[in-house]
Amino acid sequence: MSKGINISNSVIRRLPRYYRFLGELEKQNISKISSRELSERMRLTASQIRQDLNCFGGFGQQGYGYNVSELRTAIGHILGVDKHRKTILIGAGNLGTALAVHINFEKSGCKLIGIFDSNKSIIGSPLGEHTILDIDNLEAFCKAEKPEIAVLCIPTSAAKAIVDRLTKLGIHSFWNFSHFDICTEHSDITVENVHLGDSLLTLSYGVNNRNTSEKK
Amino acid sequence: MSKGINISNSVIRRLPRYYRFLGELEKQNISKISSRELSERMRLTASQIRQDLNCFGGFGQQGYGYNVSELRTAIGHILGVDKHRKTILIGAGNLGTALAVHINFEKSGCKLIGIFDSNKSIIGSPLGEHTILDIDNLEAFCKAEKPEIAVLCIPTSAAKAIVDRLTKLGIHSFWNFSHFDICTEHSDITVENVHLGDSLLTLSYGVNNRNTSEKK
DNA sequence: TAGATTGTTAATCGATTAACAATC
DNA sequence: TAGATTGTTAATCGATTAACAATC
Repeated sequence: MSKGINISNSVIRRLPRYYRFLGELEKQNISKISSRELSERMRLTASQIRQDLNCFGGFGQQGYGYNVSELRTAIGHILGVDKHRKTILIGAGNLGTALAVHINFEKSGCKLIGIFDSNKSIIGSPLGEHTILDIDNLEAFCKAEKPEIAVLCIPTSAAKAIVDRLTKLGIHSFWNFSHFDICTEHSDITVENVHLGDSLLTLSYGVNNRNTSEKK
Repeated sequence: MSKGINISNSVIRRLPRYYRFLGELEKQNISKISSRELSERMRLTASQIRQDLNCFGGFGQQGYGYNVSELRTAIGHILGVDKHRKTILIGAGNLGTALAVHINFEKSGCKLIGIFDSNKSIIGSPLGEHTILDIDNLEAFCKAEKPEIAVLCIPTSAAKAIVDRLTKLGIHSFWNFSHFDICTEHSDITVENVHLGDSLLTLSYGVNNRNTSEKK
């Protein structure tokens, strides 16, 4: 897929944003775009766009630009949106519930196959198309279904133990909403941390030092 | 507060993580730490820690290290945790509800003073310590209360109009959970985007290219 | 063909790491 | 004092930007 061996993290983190903008363009029936036009819409340089895309191959055509839907499909493929990785959600509290309902896992290459909680009073309740399962059945479920990805919506205090259990069950990929820093405890693991607390503090810094801090 | 004029974004984004780790150390009654010890726990280099901290001043003592609670307090102050910036939440759907309940705004220098929605069937309902307010009353409320920060938990389609309304009401800081890219439309604005969809896609890339992609 | 725009190489810029003198 | 560890300068590394030849 990729031309070179090592794609930098900076490039990877821009890919979903390209994918999103190309989706918007497609909706607006714009079929062709140049790196310069796209750079103006996305507020980055045309050079960077061309460099980024060329990590993965030549998607453009000299003198013309890029075909929007072709490029979007290609980036989607690089991101793995056409996969169906079995995914489980641990923790059906407020945040877990919001993600279960709000996130389109299928569009991101994931298939949500189970939701677990330890709270007896909600086990068995429906959540979206699912029924909340007992965390005590985690081992049996995973041995049968072999999920690859876990979404962690659990308190920091519970995180370490759950991650240990999940890694033993062959899960090596985590979308982590707890404050626990998985990467400091485990290696050979793919982690995407969403530290909402850190994010709000970053905003707070920006507000108090008002220098238009923005994260693309 | 800061020594130089321009603190890089890379440094700023690490501050909340330092703050978090120092909080953990404090809980464990560790009163003193060296940059080397901290670097091992946080999986970064001691050089980087010293460089980062020295953007804001000399918090350490040669031959000794850093006083944990002093340093934590100092970073907290830099981040503005002791402020009480008036904050409103727009959108009380699943995600908005989760944030209202789950996030400790006070600990991040923000004070949640109002929650708004356009859905008549939930307006008036309680949410945490608040009552969901009618978005039609946004102007009157803001003129009276003068909030500074808005948390956006609204659909992408509604985002542009809401941001326009809010900027007119003097709100220039946004914690944005919608897919709308505020920074491409407005300037003179402080934005922290939490694009959950982008985050999941980044994880998907990591899973499909399994190279221990991690975000510190 | 002429004009436009890519793919790619080279130059610049910034961030991280290493080294070490200052000093507790 | 000797040992430890910071604060800070210098060296390295990587990412971004600029430039331009290739080519549609």
